[in-house]
Amino acid sequence: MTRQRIEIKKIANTAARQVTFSKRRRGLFKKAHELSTLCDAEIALIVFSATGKLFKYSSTSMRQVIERHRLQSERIDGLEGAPSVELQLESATHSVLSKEIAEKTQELRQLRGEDLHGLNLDQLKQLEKLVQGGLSQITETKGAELKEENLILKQQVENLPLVVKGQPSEPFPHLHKSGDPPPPPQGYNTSDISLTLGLPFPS
Amino acid sequence: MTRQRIEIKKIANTAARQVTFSKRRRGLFKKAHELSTLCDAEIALIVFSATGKLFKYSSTSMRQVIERHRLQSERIDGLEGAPSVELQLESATHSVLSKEIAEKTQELRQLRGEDLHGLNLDQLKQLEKLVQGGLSQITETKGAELKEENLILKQQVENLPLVVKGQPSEPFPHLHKSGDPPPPPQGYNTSDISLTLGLPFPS
DNA sequence: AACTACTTATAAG
DNA sequence: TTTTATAAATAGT
Repeated sequence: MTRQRIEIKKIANTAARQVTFSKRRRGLFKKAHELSTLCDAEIALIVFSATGKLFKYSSTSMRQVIERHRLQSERIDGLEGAPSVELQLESATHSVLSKEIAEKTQELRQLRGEDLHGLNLDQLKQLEKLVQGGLSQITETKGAELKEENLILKQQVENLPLVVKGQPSEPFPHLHKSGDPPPPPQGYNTSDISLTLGLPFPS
Repeated sequence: MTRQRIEIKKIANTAARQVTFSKRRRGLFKKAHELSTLCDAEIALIVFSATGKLFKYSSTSMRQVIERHRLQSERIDGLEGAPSVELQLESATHSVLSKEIAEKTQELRQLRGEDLHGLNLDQLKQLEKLVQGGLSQITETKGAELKEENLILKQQVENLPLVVKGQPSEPFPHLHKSGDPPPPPQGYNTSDISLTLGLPFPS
């Protein structure tokens, strides 16, 4: 795809093939990660090189994606004259659980304001009311939290030794309870639990 | 990656996200197939859309690749006494599903404003923002729906046969909201078949 | 491994 | 869906 277009068939030269494998493998994994991030998709990608080396990526956990795939396939196949009782039971359980997941997923989407087209006016009104209620709760809780934090800060300020007037550069050195590595100075908005994912493809 | 570079993070707009998903999914699958062909690699790719739809590609058979992956991984884990394979699979499945249900349930509760105590201030802010976004969408959709309904009603009113002058007691018998059977036609002049004509959005 | 010249992929319309 | 203008991937050095 550059310098010269190449045909999509096995690359004859071994060295060239390995080089291409490395380059394209990276590209593929990057694309997989981007798709998962951009579109909120659950992705599993398994690649074995010609030499048998394993490379993999999964947006959540490999096990989870594979299980989910197995469930789907199972349902689609819908064949097998008469699966064992265990399997029947298992399938029954699965469909119950899967159905529940599907319902909750849909509900979540709607609470987030997506996928609203199936709803009629009454349902929309009801949903709106529900979300408004939730929002009130959240805002209220946040307010309480803020107030509390505020109180603590005030206490800290009041307990300040009368020291720092001449040294504005480090106003509150003692606010770090311990003497060791002070927490990195994060603004309140920088915390984000989702950031704990190790991004495999640092830009 | 064109017209304008985009950040790799969840696309906020639902429609845009779906369009991008379709395009990039195709691209990803094409790349996977090319890599497998060019470099003789064994590849499995599983993609679940945000709506739960499954897309997959495998260079050989999905089962084979997954099995091969399992063998590799197992070797790395190197554990498990030895419950039967079925039981392992089943409990694995169940725990995956149950875990997913638990997660979604918790998320739902929080979107509804319940169970907020585990959250810190930042998380609360984030949640608040999310719910506000959802609410906006819902309100907007509701507004559009109302407007549409309004339009239909107006059309109905405009299309009213010029009839009722002599019968002021029941000016619009056919405007009864759907739900109960409409009143039987009372005279040839009150015929209102035009009500059912050309409504763009049949309920 | 780094460098381009070119092909592809794709965001926006 | 189809069409661009532009970003990204990559074949051959």
